[in-house]
This record gives sequence, C-alpha cells and structure tokens, in this order.
Amino acid sequence: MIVQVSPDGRGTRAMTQEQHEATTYDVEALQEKWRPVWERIDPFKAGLLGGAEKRYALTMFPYPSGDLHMGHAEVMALHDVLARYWWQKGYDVLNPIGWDSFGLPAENAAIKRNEHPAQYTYANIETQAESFRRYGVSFDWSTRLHTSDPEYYRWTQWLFLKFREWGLAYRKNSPVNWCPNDQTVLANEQVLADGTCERCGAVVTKKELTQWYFKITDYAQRLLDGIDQLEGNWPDRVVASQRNWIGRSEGAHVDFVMRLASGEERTVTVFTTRPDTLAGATFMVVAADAALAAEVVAPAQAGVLEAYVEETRKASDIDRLATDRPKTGVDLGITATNPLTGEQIPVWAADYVLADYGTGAIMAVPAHDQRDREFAEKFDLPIVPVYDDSEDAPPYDKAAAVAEAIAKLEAAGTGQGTVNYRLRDWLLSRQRFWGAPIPIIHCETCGEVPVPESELPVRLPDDVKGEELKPKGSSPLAAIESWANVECPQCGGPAKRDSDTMDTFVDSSWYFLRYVSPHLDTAPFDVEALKQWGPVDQYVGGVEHAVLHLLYSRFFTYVLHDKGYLEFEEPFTRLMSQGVVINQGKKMSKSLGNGVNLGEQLDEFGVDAVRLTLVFAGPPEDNIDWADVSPAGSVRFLQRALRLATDVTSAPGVDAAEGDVALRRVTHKTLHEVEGLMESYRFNVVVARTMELVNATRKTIDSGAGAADPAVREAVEAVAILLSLVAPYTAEEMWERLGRNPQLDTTVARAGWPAIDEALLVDDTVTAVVQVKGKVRARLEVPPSISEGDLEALALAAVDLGGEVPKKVIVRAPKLVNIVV
RNA sequence: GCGCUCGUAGUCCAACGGUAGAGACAGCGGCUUUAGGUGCCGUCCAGUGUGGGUUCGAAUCCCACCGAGCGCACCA
Repeated sequence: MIVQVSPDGRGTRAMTQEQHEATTYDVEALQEKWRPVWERIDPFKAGLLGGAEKRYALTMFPYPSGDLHMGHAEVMALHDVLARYWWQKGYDVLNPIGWDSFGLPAENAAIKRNEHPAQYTYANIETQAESFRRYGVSFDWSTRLHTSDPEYYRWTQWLFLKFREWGLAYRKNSPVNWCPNDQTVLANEQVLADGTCERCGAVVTKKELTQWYFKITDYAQRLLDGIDQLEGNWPDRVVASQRNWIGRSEGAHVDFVMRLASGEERTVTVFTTRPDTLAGATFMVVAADAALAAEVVAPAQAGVLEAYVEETRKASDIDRLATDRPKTGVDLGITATNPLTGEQIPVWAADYVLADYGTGAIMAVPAHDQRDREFAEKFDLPIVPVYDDSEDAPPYDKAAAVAEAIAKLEAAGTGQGTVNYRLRDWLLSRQRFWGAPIPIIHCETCGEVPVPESELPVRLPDDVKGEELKPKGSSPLAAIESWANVECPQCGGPAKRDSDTMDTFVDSSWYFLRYVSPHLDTAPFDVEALKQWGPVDQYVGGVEHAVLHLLYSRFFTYVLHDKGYLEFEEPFTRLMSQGVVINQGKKMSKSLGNGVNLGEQLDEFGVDAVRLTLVFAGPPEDNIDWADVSPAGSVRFLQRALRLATDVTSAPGVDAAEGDVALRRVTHKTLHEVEGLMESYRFNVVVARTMELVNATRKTIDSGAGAADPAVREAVEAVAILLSLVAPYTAEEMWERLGRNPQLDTTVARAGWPAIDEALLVDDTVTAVVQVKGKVRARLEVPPSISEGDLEALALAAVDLGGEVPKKVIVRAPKLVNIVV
C-alpha cells in the first residue's frame, strides 16, 4: 500500500473515508522510494560546505560480527541526530564510517569453516554496510576504511616502527596474562576484575613470555592531567574510570637495608603513601612471587618459600578475588634495618603484596594499615602506633606529617618523595593470526631488525585456512615457514619474522586520524587535513571502552602531538556514552531468550519508528528497556506527522508572516528550544517538543485557522526539518508532499535550519505567579515587559494578606512575586 | 574499602533555584467504525527515596542515611 497524495494536492480533508485509510503509510515503500534518491545525490560528503565551520562527528566503528543489532541501532540513531543537526545548521560535517575488522571471531570462524578469516570478515562488512544504508545514517561513504586492509595496516605497522624508534615500543620478558581458551596473551585492560578474559570469559593465567609493549607509563601523568580538560565534556563515569585506571598515588620511596643470611647487605626500596608512619614499620613484606623473595631468602627458609609460592600460584586466580581472605605468608629468615628507628625488623614474604605494583616490597605498619595489622596479628608481630588515631584523640594532620617525613628522608638520604601509578605498560603482542603482523625481523647476528619502511606492509599470507590457523601456543604465523623465514635486511643472513600480531586496539587507536585521508598512500594521515578537521568534536560509543580504547587513543594522540604530527593533544573533545538496550530489566541474551532482533523490528515498524523509539526512550546515556518503549506508538506519531504534510494546502513559499500568530509562536519557540536541547544532548526532549508542535499544528488545522493558513505550512515544514534528524524517510516524504522537492533531486536533510524570528519568542502576556511565603496564591496575566514596580503593585492588590504586613517582597518580573509576611 | 552516577504518577521520562507535568506508554470514558488491533477527543494517577540544612522560595544546592547501577580494589 503506497501513500496517496490527493491528485489535486488539496489534502485529505476532501477525501472519502476509504481514501483516508489509504494514507496509512507503508514504511517499506517509503524506504525503497527514498534510498536510491539519497544514494544518487550523495548529500553528506565532507567538504561540501568548504569554508563553513567544520564539525567532526564520530561513532565508534563497528566490529564486523554478523549483522547489526539493537546496540548498533541505538548508537547510530543518537549519533546521527547530532550529525544531521550540524548539517542543517550549516556546518561542514565529517561523519565517516569504517570497520574494526581484525580480531579473533573471524579467525575462530575461519578455523571452523575451513576458510580464510578475510572471507568471514568482508562478507560481514558487506552485510553491515547494507544495513547502515537502509538505516539511513548520514555517513560519508567515501571515507570507508577497514583495519584489515593492507593499505590500512601498512600504516599501523609504520606507526609501530615509529614508536619503537622513539623508544615507546620495547620488548621484555615478564609474566603476562594468558588466556588458555583464546591461546594468546592479554593486556591488563583486557582482564576483568574477576580475573577472566574480557572476550571469552575463561579464567586468565600467568605465563612467562617475551612480548612487545608500548610505554604508555611514560605518559601516565600527561594522560591524567589531560583529563581535566575533558571533565564536563566526557561522562563523569568515564572520567572517573580513567583516573582510577591510571591510579596516581603520592608518597615516598624509602630505602631499607636487608642483612642477608650470608652477611651481605642489600638495599631494598619500598613505596609507601605513609612515610609519616615509618617509625611504626615493624616488619617488611616482599611479594612472594617476586624475584627478590627468592634472592634474599635465608637458605633455611628457601624450601618453605618455594612451597608457599607453589601453593599461592595454584590458588591465586580464584582466591585473589576474595578480599576478606585470611592473610598468609612465610618468614624469610632475615632482617632489615628501619632507617628511622635503626631497629632490626623481620622480613616476610606474602601474597598480599603484589610483585608488579610499586617495588614489589612494602614496609608494614600494622598500627595504621588494616592489611598489615591482620598480618601482624596472625603471625604475632609487634604493633607500634606512631600517633593516636582513636576517636577522642586530637586530630592528626596527615598531610603535614607526610610532607615533614619526606623532607626528613631526603635530608637523611634514605628516601625521597615520589609518585606511583597503577597504570602498566600496554602489552601489544598477540599470538594470533588475524591482526597486523609486527614488522620486526629477528636475526641471529643482528638481533631485532625493523622491516624497512619501503617493504611495508608485512602482509598476512592469504593462502592459509582452517586448521592451519589453529593456535598452538605460539602464533600460527610461526608455523608458516614460507612466510616466517626471511633474509635479514641488515646482513642478508637467515632470519625469522616476528610471528606475533598486534592487539586490535592498536588498529583502533588511530583510525579517526586516517578518516580525513583514507586513501593516502604516502603517510598514515594527511597532517594538513587534520589541521582542518581535527580533533573529533563529538564521539559516540559504548561505555565498555571507558578505559581500553579511549585511553589507548589518547596515548597515541599525545605521542603524535609531541612528535609534531598533530596540533591537538586530546583526540575527542566531547564524548557521549550511550546506554545499552535491554529487555524486561535484563541484558538481552540467548540463554534468557529475551533477545530483540533488530531486523525484525525494522521489518515490523520501519527504520524511522525504530530510530525514533530509541531516541525518544530517554536521555542518551540511560539504558533502554525495550519492554518499556513503544515502537508502535512511534509509528502512530510518524503517521500523524505525515498526514499534516498531506493536509497543507498553501503553496510553497507562501509568506508565513500572514499566518496565525499563535501557531507561529509555537513553531519558533520549538525551533529555538531545540537548539539548546541539541547542545546538551537532550535528544529525547527534542522529540517531545516536535510532538508538541505536531499536536499544535493538528489543532490549528482542525479547529483553528485551518489547513490553508500560511502558519500551518511554516509549522509543518519545521516538523519535516526536525524529523529529518531522527526519521529521515518520513521527513523526506513530508518534504515532497509539501511540494518542496518535486524533482526528487534534493533532500530535506540539507534544507537548512529555519530562521528564527526573535519577535515570536515572546508572548503578548505571560502568567505571573503571586506567592505568599512561597505558596501560590494568585496568577496574573501581565505584559512581558512589565516593570518590577508595576508587577509588585498588581501583586499586592491581587492577594488578601488578612491584615498581615509584607516584610519583604521579592519580584522577578515578569514571572513571579513572592510576598514574605 | 575508595570513587562516580541516579532515585519525580502504574511505566518510560520533563521541569534556567521560581505555578511539580512537556511528551509518551499503559488504563478508563466517549466519538468514528459492520467490527476493530485504525483515527480523533477527553480523562484518572505523583508532591519528587528518608531526615536535616542553606534560601523569600529546593525535585534542583549542601550534609547524613536508605536503595539501585557502575568503575577501581590485599595498589601499600
């Protein structure tokens, strides 16, 4: 059933009932009608409005796993509201799209189906691209990139080599997180708080391996300081997460001299945030699994330590999660000197001290630290208070005491003030196939040799499939001899390629820079173009990347800034983290059987209604419970809006100034208010205001000035433009029915934001509220320009104070008077 | 334990420190309709989690508590 426009263009009022019913719109037909038109006129190319102020709108690029789902639909709907608004406001908008197309699922699928990961990947990309086009997102398709294209990962490799050149990428042997299921190492950021793999949920273990790292710790302070300028522009919880993750803590390094069983002395530095309590340090604790413990242990205790380490290693993954676990540890059989008191204190090893935080050793102050106290009580170690911290004691000025203690340590040469971070370097090697190969060649003679720039990219072999991709504890690439064996670029001797690939977060740490010049083949990005387009003005994406992707991208941007490639330090000026779509109070999942299929929703209600529902459901950052919203209600609203366009009988270009003033006021006020709402992301309220305008227009047509009134045309055109942000198909159809797009060669999406007439934003009269002691007693209709004195006089005359004398009168002309008696 | 966010009609949500209700869902009643799961009109429902404080005036600002969600966590 196709929407009918009455042949004489006079609208539905003249129609019979049957004809009226026929105006029920067929969403499928609308979509099929307009999509080809948009594809033909390509209205969203960046640079179309060269010279206008730029806006860079970015949405986190998708991973190509199957088709789009409700989550994608939500982000894209929210993101597109803003991008389309910017177009309407006359900005030159860059709204790019690409795919984060390296990653494990494609590799696992390839093993299962006996094919190459590229097959699965690129097939899914095509499916998703088609869905995005149907969904009507205002992307500039000419920007399209895929991180798994050699043209892209060539530059990922190039950047890796640059980072190495700059001393920001290095290789070290260290215990790393190992996912036994995915058969690869993981970054700290990819291990969840419960010790499981962020991807697959398997319990992560530790493994000693030589791996590549990015030296993100060099940027810990910069990344922390930069957060200040994001505050207010990024969601609080993301800001808080990043601060937590970087985990700055101030304190001091204090040197303790250990006396080993051999009589040898060894200086061990500890980190403490409480150097003021040094006098109460009655023992030391070394992380049991740190090399230091084994090095200093007295021979008599070595066996006990070894057994303890073995035991804790077994239990660690499950038990470390329990914070109320009883303290365990072993005496190392040696002592150290407390540098302040000169006392000999025992040295223990325990698993409550972490090998990779601080220096892996602590001074224990049981009187003022809960954990140390538990340990001391269990093993009967002395507890010596440094100050009285009981309730009725005089307050203890901790900050001053700490500062004083640091000064003393520095004077004595036994320590100094320092800052410690929780952040660790970023482990980027992965023992998997479907990623950017690390462009390093290992030569027996020359060692690590970078692949010469002219030989980039180091391509993945494209003739392997299925079983050959199976992880074997080392990268599948290592087993492909024709690929792995090469000549050393330096000495020409036999050498092997580094067979690991890069964490896919490396790919996504710079893609937003590539978008300004996606086809450039002489550099990763066009420095000049980025001066024009960068940084991203608005980034929209899931809060699951609060730390990972957003921290890594910030790191890359800081580095590239420092090296002169970028003018800006922070990549994403504003960030919006949308909520998730849930159903019946729970996360959608197969096991719960509460999944909502996006395709089915689109088939049933249409693209516009689904988009409208998602935008209208609530504030963007709130979760949307699909059981609480009504796509059917959205369909009804869109029908009402569309019918308005059919009803309009005046000709395009008619002078609105001749029209009904009451409706004109609603129109102009709505447009004005929407501008403010857009600025603060209140997209749900934008929809509500549009609904009000539709309702007001309906009333004017049916029981007011009538369909021929020029103000009605003005209002309906405004509705079409407002709806073009959320419901592009319906808006476009309205525009055509309004006679504004007769050749089907333009789009309402680029019609431009209507000029707002300031004079129409003020009413003839406003309602002034008269309060007595804050309670409403009367309402007055007054001109908006009324003076405070006049309003006060009117107010005093309007209420009966029962003989009481006004003590004070607060006047806020023209809206309010409060009389205090 | 530390930190962040949020508690408003049956539900989802609005309300520059100034009339608690904009919009919607569900319900109810009418009109339209052969009928209705369409359309139109009307209507019920909260005093803002609790207790203090600031203010002429608090849903809004401050403090405490209760509840929910999230981040970090034997991090020294």
